[in-house]
Amino acid sequence: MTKAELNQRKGQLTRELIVREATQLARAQGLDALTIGTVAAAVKMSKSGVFAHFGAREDLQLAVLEAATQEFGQRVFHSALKHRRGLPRLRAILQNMIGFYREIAHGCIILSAAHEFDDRPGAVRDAVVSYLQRLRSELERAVAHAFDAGELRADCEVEQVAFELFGVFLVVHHGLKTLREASTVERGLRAIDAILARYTRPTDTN
Amino acid sequence: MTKAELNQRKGQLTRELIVREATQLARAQGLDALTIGTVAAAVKMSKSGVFAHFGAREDLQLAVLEAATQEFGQRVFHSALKHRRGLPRLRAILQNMIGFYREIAHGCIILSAAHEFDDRPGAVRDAVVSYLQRLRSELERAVAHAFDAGELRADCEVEQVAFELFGVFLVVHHGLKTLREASTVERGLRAIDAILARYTRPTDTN
Amino acid sequence: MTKAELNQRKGQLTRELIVREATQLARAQGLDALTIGTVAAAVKMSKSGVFAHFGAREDLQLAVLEAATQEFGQRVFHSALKHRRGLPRLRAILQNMIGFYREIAHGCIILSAAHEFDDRPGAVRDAVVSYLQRLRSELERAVAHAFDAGELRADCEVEQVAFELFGVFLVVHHGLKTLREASTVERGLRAIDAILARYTRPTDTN
Amino acid sequence: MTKAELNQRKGQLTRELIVREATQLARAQGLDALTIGTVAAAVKMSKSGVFAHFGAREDLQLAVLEAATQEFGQRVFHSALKHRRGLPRLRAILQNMIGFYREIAHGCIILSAAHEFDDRPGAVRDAVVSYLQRLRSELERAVAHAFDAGELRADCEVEQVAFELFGVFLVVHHGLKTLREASTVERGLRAIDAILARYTRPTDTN
DNA sequence: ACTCGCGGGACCGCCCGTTCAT
DNA sequence: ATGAACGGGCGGTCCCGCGAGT
Repeated sequence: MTKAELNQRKGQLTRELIVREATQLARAQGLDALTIGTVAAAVKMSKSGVFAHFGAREDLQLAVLEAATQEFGQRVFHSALKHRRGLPRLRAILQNMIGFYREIAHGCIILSAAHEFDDRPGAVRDAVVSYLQRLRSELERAVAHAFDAGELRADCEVEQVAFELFGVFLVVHHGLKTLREASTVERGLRAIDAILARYTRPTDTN
Repeated sequence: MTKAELNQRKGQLTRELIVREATQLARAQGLDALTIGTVAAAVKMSKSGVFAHFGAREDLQLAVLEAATQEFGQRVFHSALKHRRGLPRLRAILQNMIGFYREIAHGCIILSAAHEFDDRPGAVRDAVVSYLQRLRSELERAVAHAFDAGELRADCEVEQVAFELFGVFLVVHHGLKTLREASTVERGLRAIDAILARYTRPTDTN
Repeated sequence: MTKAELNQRKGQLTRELIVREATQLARAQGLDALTIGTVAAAVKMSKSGVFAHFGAREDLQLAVLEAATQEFGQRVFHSALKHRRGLPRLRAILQNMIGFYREIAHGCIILSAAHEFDDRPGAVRDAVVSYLQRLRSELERAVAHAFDAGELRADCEVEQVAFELFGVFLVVHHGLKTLREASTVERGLRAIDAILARYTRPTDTN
Repeated sequence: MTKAELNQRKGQLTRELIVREATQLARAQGLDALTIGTVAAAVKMSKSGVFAHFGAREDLQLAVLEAATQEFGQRVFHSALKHRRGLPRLRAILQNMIGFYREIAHGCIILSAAHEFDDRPGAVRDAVVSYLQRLRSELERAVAHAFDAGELRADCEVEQVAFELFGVFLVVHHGLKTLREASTVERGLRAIDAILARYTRPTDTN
């Protein structure tokens, strides 16, 4: 029926609005500060109205987490696809990451959630880990492309390079969001250069 | 007076016991899972008994934070003093860090707190930032010693090296506590080698 | 909408029930013995159920205060409107006051609150003072009617007469509720007569 | 023993200090705001130190109540003894009352307690009632002296006069402490005049 | 099917009066 | 006269479920 469809459509929209607003909140205060009441107030609905869309607080958290992950993937990985496979795309990803971290108001929800939930087994932790692994494997893939293209030294290991680059993700986020040091962006870029310089073939110019 | 002294002593001991137990809890579930009731149950005291020792929940959190920082300093930096200044001590610090992270049951309280409180202004956040800065400046000092001893390349910048090494702290902790990947320790050690190799004088054997 | 209306109606009813019950409690033990828990027990609801209707303990107290004031106004002033303006109505008010004080179980909430809060600045004190001033100005109005009708001596001052009559309010309440002397009603009536006799025109018989 | 005596003496002094400080507090916030902790803080002692002097919070309240009553008796009744029995002394008492009420910082502890405890059976209420009755009988005595001296009309009843005068006590205190109207003192004096004028023999000049 | 208001129950940080050993 | 500890209670907030409306 048209009526039912319309209702569903409206519900969908409301749900998205809620997630959007909740994401803001989560960024500002962490995932487990996402109380039903707070979110309800933020979207100016009744608590039960919010609640009904998710069935449980945990599902709300999961929805926010997923939205945050999607945004990150979009801004950092997807938008780097326009660069050529290999080093260019890898560099783009790393720079996107720094740019993203610099722009977002408060902090990365996924990294925050990783700490908040790293010892609280449950659906949220599972999701966080899975998202982070996906993230890292995306990074590994980009490194692998460079390796396959012969842009990296033959003796280097793809996972190790990704591991070290991931460390830059973390230390940049830390410097920006926790320590709030202005030098962080600059240092992050130089750290990327240092790592890539070490692993690229000496003949390369890049 | 013996009496008064004994009483004070007893209070001190109890307080330490509480902090110790609370530290366990905080490691397992984060600093703001430290509720008075939970801690009281853990030490098998009444809530008011616990509360009386701190006066406010926040002070309990601060006490735990400080204790955790002290332990970290002890295990990672202080116990590296037995090595010669310069590269040996720097290596010891980095290895201690990895060893410490591998041993502690759940995770680093300071790093967790950094995320939990990075957007909640207040005494806790201030303390966290101050501790982290101290930690990083200790690291810089160790790098500086190596630099002053001529063990590092003349063109490298101390703060940048410390920044990159700090990234290893973060990614190792992340790998161990969030992702729980067995390869983390190995990769961490190799990352350290890679960074140091890049910055030490080519003539060095280290 | 019928639905929303019904729900709202139900909430309204519950709220009124709570206020009614709380009024009893406040009369018996004073306004600041109105704890959420006590009231909840009295109406056999959960604390949060009660709390939700008011948002803060202070608002509950204000609601009770207002209800008490309304009842007082109804019983003492409004029900005297059926008498002719001037002395008859004034006498009715004073007698209603005595009758009201004699009937209510424990005491006048407003007068109690006046003492409980006379040095605790805040919304409650403000409300109490405002209600008391309204009460006194009602009394003044009744006196003024008598004065305007020429029933009082030309040299008497309306505010002064009301002031003295208000003293009778207080001493009657005091005698009934604190001292619990049976003679209070009788003495109160005679005090009223004495005051009015002094201020009415000598030619009057009243 | 001298030592024991000294200790007792010292204890007595401390107790008095506590009562003095507690009286201030009680005047400002009412008798049942007298918590052990608050009083202890005010006299800069430990809670148990304060507690030990009274054995129960209620006894502290009783002590404060008695002290307040004594002071009232002193300032209002005793210091009126220097006037001649009869109307002069009675007037002195009434004026002392107004003066006392005007001077004390916050309000009369006894009157406050009367409201706070008028429906809480127990030692405090009993004491309050007893003190108030004593106060009123003192007032009656002063009226009786005037009556016996032939200064009052033969047809007036001593208790009734005292009752009405007591109403002035109440309304003056009310005007000063609750309503905080500057006109109160003036109106109180005029009310006294009005009452006495009505009851004194017409031949009297006073 | 979706949304809502009401209400419950658990728990929070905090503070109370009190006891006990010293 | 003290400090440690207790049990109980405070106001307040949480997440969640029920029942009823559109």
